[in-house]
Amino acid sequence: MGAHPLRYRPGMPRNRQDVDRDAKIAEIREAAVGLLRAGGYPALSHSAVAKELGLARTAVAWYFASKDDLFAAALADIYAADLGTPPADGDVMVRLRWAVERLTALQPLTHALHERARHSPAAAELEAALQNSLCTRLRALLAPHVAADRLDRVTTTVVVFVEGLLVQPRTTPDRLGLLEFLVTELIGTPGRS
Amino acid sequence: MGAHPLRYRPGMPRNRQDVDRDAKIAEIREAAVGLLRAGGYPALSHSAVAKELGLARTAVAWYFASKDDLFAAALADIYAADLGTPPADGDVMVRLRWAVERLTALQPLTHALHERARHSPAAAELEAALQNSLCTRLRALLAPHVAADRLDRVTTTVVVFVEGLLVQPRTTPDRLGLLEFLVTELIGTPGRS
DNA sequence: ACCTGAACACCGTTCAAGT
DNA sequence: ACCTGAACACCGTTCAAGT
Repeated sequence: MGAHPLRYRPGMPRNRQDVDRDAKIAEIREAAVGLLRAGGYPALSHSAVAKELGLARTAVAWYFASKDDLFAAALADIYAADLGTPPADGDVMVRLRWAVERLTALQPLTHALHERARHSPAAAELEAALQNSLCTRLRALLAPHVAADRLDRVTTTVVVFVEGLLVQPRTTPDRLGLLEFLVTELIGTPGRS
Repeated sequence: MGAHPLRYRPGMPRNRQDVDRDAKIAEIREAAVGLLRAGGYPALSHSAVAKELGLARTAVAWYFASKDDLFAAALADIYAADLGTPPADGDVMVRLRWAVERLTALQPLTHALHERARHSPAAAELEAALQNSLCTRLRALLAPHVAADRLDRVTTTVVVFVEGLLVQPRTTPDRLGLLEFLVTELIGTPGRS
């Protein structure tokens, strides 16, 4: 699409224009977040956002050209809000449980993200960022309890397992029980090669 | 919708009518299978099937009322064809690898199945059947190598892990390496409580 | 740069009408 | 029972036209 010049109308100060644009984008993202939280990916559409903001359908498309661009932007906001502030205290299992429960609540949206990532670059980018963030955080969490030469594989294994946990709906005790079983199996033997 | 009487036109023998109906349904399922294999869930539609068979859109809907009914029926056929005949020989890892590679090829469709299972009873039913079949088979495969009191948990853990493996696209060596790591971790210590 | 409104080619579902 | 054809209310995307 090419770069947008920072301003268009001569009389308008540069900063003000920027503020306006960012504020509008924020409005759109907020509306999209609301729709996603209420009805998941199917409930999100240019029309629905436009209706909420009193705009034409295509006005939203000016800022987010495709539905998946809009989806990725809104979902990034949701992840930031829901996963951004982990508990400061607590042991490994407490923190792990917190993350898994948060991710469970977002399961349908994460599901849609994986689905769309195969078609949309924006979705693929967010998918990679999420994966990366989860791995990094989990690695730091496990580092004190796992031998250095096993850390990478254990981390990836747990992340993959957690992703698998979210695929099918399960009861909370079920989920947490399975998680605890795996972690103690992998962590409980720090000496093994 | 109510039950369908077995025949309608008086002159038509009961068996013949059944055969016709089953043959038509088989045709529709085959066409749907082709569409799913070629373009995934988005490529499937009543229209597309009807076009291939020279019917009106709504004729297909007579047999499969909703898109998800059609989807579940066709995907069941695909699972039967692709996962129905596992290798007769080989050790645990060989058989596991075979299943994971087959499932990987079907990843996008299984993905769609999980997505739709939340809205469609037919999809939910197939999802449960698949999960059940995988668990049963894996349990039998692992039984000789795992202590009885750990068998259930180990089985579920591996199934969940495999489901997680399929969530994100990975290279084949990556996938198989992770799988081998987990299985040797869980299997290699049969004596532990 | 930003937004509108109309148009295009779909989609799934419903339903009256035929045989 | 089975199938057609028309209708309904959408969808995402494109594009000429306005300011």
